[in-house]
Amino acid sequence: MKATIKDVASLAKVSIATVSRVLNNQDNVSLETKRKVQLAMHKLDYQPNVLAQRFVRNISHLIAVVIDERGMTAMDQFILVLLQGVFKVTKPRGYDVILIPGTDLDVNYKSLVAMFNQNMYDGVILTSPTKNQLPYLNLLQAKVPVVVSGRVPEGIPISTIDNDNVKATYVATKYLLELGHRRIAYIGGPSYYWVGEERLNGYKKAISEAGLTISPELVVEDSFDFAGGYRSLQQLLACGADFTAICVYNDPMAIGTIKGLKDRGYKVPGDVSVIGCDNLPIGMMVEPALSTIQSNISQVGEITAKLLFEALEGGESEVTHNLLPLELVKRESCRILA
Amino acid sequence: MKATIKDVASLAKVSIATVSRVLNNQDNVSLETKRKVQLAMHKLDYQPNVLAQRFVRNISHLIAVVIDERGMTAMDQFILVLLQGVFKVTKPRGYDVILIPGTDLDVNYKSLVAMFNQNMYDGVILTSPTKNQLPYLNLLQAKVPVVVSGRVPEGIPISTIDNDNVKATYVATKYLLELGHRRIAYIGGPSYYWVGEERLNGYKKAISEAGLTISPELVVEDSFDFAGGYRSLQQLLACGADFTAICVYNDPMAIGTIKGLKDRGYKVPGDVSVIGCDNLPIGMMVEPALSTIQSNISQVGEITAKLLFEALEGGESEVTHNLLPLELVKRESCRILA
DNA sequence: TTGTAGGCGTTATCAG
DNA sequence: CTGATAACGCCTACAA
Repeated sequence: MKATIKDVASLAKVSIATVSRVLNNQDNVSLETKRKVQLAMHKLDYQPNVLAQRFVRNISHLIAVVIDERGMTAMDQFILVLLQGVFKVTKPRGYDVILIPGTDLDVNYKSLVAMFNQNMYDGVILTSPTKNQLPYLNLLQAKVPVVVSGRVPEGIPISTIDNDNVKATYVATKYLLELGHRRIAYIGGPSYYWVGEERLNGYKKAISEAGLTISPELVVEDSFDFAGGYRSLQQLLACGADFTAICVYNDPMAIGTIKGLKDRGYKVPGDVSVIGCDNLPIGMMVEPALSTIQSNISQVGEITAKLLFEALEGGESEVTHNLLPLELVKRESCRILA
Repeated sequence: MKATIKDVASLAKVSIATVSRVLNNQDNVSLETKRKVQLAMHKLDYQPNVLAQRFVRNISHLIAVVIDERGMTAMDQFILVLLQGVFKVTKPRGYDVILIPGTDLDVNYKSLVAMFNQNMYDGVILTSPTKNQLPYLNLLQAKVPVVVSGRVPEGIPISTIDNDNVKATYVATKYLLELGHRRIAYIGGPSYYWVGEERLNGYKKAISEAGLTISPELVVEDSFDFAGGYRSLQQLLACGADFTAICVYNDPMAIGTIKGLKDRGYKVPGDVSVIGCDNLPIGMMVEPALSTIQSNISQVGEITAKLLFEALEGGESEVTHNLLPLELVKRESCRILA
């Protein structure tokens, strides 16, 4: 049988209260007894039962991270990078991370609340920025500590952290404009998601500010993967669109776009320039186009977790909406190989 | 304050024992009292405190999944797909999954054992197939229920599940041979990992069986990502290697390889044929070569979890080493777009 | 600085 | 079929 606090106490000839004190290294224990206890713990190979600790403290020491189908899709798998950031914060604090696969937050928020009420986790990080208010309201009403990595509907008092998606495509498009391009197309991800909408807005903003009009036939959207990029390009060409450059939602799509262009005999860059926004801090681009905007997902994860702990520890914490700056990384065609 | 089993008992005018019985739907409760209790639970919005349940049952209801740097790398991120399979098994059983980021199992196995002794998890799935015996021995000695997704050193009595990696490259290479190729190169991932070694062996086996000799200058290895594939090709050419086809470790590498070939002016396929093994059940290939071997990682995850539960529930369970069959998927160059 | 004792919410073992 | 009641391992006033 595994040694308990009692065994340690009797071996060290002290009370269990004293053992508990050194276990949680409180300072009201004499050095001598402390040593005695530690010796006993060592001899018995004593390991505190965290299940008991969690029970008596009423703290699960578990952080839930909800990942939707976007996160589970290997194609746009920012979630792993996000988790790296989360771990950086949770691990030192003795918290573990449980993953909640939820294909649809709208459907599953009830079980999220139930899980919280059963003490299955202490706080939750959402990565499924649904535009529906109801899930958030229910979470709030149940007083579930929650932070969102992404965006949240207007008027919902929940802290969020996200990349500055508007700026991403804004900067990218502006870069193309500065190079002299005037007919710039945009290939976007699904505008069902915030990200998709925001990145589209960044493109529009840059175009408008340049005094140009936004041609509807130059703007298409599709799924945020390779195939989506390829299809989008076909769609652009099918409508007889005329452009010298394309701003693309993300890297996988950009790769598809470039492939499509080449299949049609275009030179890239040359006939057409392509710029993509990159979700990951690695060189995934097969055909780096002009340059790429890099977002720091890992940092998003880190800050998300930090905010959650503030809410956990500090009780009432301020609601903040953080936009992380983006890095504009210019890549040469062979930079990847350096 | 949250309602407890006591509140329910007093409202329903029964003992807490009875409430506990209906909670765990035992059959020794009269229908009438059962209804009374359920009504009370409903009225109080009672949710059992799982922390108390876990404590008294001495079961954490948590499965740990250890992911090493390979899993954390977005490039070869089979881990998400693996987890999908794991969830399929854990969720219905009321288990949650905690992620243990471990860059090096050799270093961290001690904390794994400690965590187990503290009841932080009930069983662990390893995805870091180190060739070092010690970590496994320590886990076994501590009687930690463990299943490995991958391979395990000779003589270690731990159940494993993996794809048939030898067969993967064997089939791929054989396919190239059947097409008439005689000078076939191999670009592999790091042979530090089992997978790397096994896939290399599959290639060798096919070449040997065809009565050909394995030319060392036709075999190179590098990191299992895009850049690794690109570098490998450079290395092949630098040595003046002469080949008409290449068998590549995985998709990201294959993409790099193809890019390298094209940069040098080769037609692919045409001058050189490339075949890659795919870790994921999605079309990630930018330039699908001849065909690709697809491995069912999600199924690996599912079976891994099932085996773990057998060990958990059934006590002593048989040690098995399962090799999952691979699908040979022939892809046309435009299949992705279909 | 230390010990005593009560309590956390459930489960499980007895009697009845 | 139901009810007391003793665990489970640890924490924390409160007392000494």
